[in-house]
Amino acid sequence: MPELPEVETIRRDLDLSVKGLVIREVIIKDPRVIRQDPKTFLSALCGRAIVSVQRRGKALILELNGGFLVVQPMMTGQLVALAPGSKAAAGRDARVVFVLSKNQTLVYNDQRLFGRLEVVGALNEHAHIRALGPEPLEKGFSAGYLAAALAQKRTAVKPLLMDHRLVAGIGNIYAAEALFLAGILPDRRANSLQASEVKALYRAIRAVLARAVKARGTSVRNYRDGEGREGGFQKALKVYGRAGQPCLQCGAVIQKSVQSQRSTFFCGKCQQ
DNA sequence: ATTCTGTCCTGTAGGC
DNA sequence: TGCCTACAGGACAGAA
Repeated sequence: MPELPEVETIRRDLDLSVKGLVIREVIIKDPRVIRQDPKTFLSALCGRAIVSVQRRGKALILELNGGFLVVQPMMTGQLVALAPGSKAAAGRDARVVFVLSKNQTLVYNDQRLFGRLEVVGALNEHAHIRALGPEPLEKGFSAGYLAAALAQKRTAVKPLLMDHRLVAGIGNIYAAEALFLAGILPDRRANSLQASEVKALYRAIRAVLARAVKARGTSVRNYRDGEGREGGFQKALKVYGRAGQPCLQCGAVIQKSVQSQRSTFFCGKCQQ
């Protein structure tokens, strides 16, 4: 579910609400989301303080005084802080409950149970984190890097944008939106892009992610921020979820197709 | 070595 | 109302 802008929004929220608090108790309501021995998981967490809240790609990272809790929300995971005294309680989808100091509670909700939680001593011990490509909003992701990466691939460009080894944090929504902004059809072969198109795509990726972070993410369905609220970027979507509606740029009907078993949305007139 | 499928799950929306 | 099908912000093992 959450892509980079959503996870970044949660990170910012939690960095304000739970940083510095101590994990007093951890209640595993469904062990399927724990990707290691539950006993190891529990003993690595209880009594630890949350030093900072970080993000890498679509993964949320709680830095502890001795270790890191890596959370991959996948499609429907949420990490919501319940304020002390708030009436909100852990609901049906609560899979892990973290009881914190100062009467705070952090709940990991996950409808579909695809999410993964794992505690590691160092981040390079985490297989997924280790495999991640550069952060798209940081220096390591340059137009030159993108051009070089696309040039040696003959796959369709959209699934490639969603490949976290190439660049971290881009999922189905923002891949579709970036390709629209860049005027590139999702099924174009990566190595067929002209230099000018790669440049446009690079700028589009950075622009759409930055705007979505500013809007606190996209809530199409399950996504909620670190306090359980919806994001705002769904109002700014140009193609995602808009099949059959007019293109906001040219008026043509937005098309939907399936690519790599994922829905893809595009304007056949604005994108080539 | 790459690239493409199937699978992990549950809930909801829409068609009949 | 109820049943059935399609589909959902991801990632990865195994197959081709």
